[in-house]
Amino acid sequence: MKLIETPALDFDLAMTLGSGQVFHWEKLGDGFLGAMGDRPVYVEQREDVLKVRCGETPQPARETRALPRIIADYFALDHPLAEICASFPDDPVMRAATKFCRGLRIIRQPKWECLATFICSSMKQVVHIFPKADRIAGSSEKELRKCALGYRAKNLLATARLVASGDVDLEKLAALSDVDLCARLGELPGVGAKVANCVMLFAYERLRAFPIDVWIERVLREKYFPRARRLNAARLQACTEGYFGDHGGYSQ
DNA sequence: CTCCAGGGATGAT
DNA sequence: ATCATCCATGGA
Repeated sequence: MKLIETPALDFDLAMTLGSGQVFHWEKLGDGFLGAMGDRPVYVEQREDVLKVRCGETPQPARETRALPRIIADYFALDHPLAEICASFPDDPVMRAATKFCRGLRIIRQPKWECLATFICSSMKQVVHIFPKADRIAGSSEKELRKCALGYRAKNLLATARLVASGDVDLEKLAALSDVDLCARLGELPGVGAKVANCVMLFAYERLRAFPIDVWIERVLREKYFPRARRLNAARLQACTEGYFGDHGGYSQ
């Protein structure tokens, strides 16, 4: 168990982990218990420093980066937060939100983990370290339903099999444009516009991606399009992407 | 007990 | 194209 300290400027760990972009971190003592990839981690923040205890990965030596680098990468400490916030549209809602969310970063999640958890995203808080796609793929719908996945079991299983078989290569999709990536993700069972945008934002670093869930939709309609009737989901998506721009995901 | 939760797929207008 | 319904499960 390695203990390290690493600087983390302009970062709020609790805000970041509590923002709904990632599900498996649990509050423990003064910090959080979770995992970065398949590496178990406990992390707590002391002002501008992260104190991190890392366990080993099950299959050692595949990871060649140094620990501080892994941490900085996972929490996206290199994102130029001040610049990003300065690029937001200047309106009352965004000013309030930006102030409230200071230090919130869009982290870099492993692709399969992010995809799988957002397919299951109406099931909160059950997952710790998510099984690999091939473990899910080798399962059965019946076994998955025992995990209280409900009807989502079918979608998770079908998507896991596409990923585990190599029919879909999540890593290679990173080379695609935003539009193409969204389309390809949308072909996966259980992945519609909302989940596709979450995965784009949280696992493919597409900071324009703007996931619209029911709550965000309510906020948008109330604060930005108060009297707009005839504004369907696709239309709303287009409007927001235009308005919030290159860092739409951070705005969201 | 009733309601509904951070959606998506499907079949009906 | 756009809309309504169903889908399991669990917590408030």
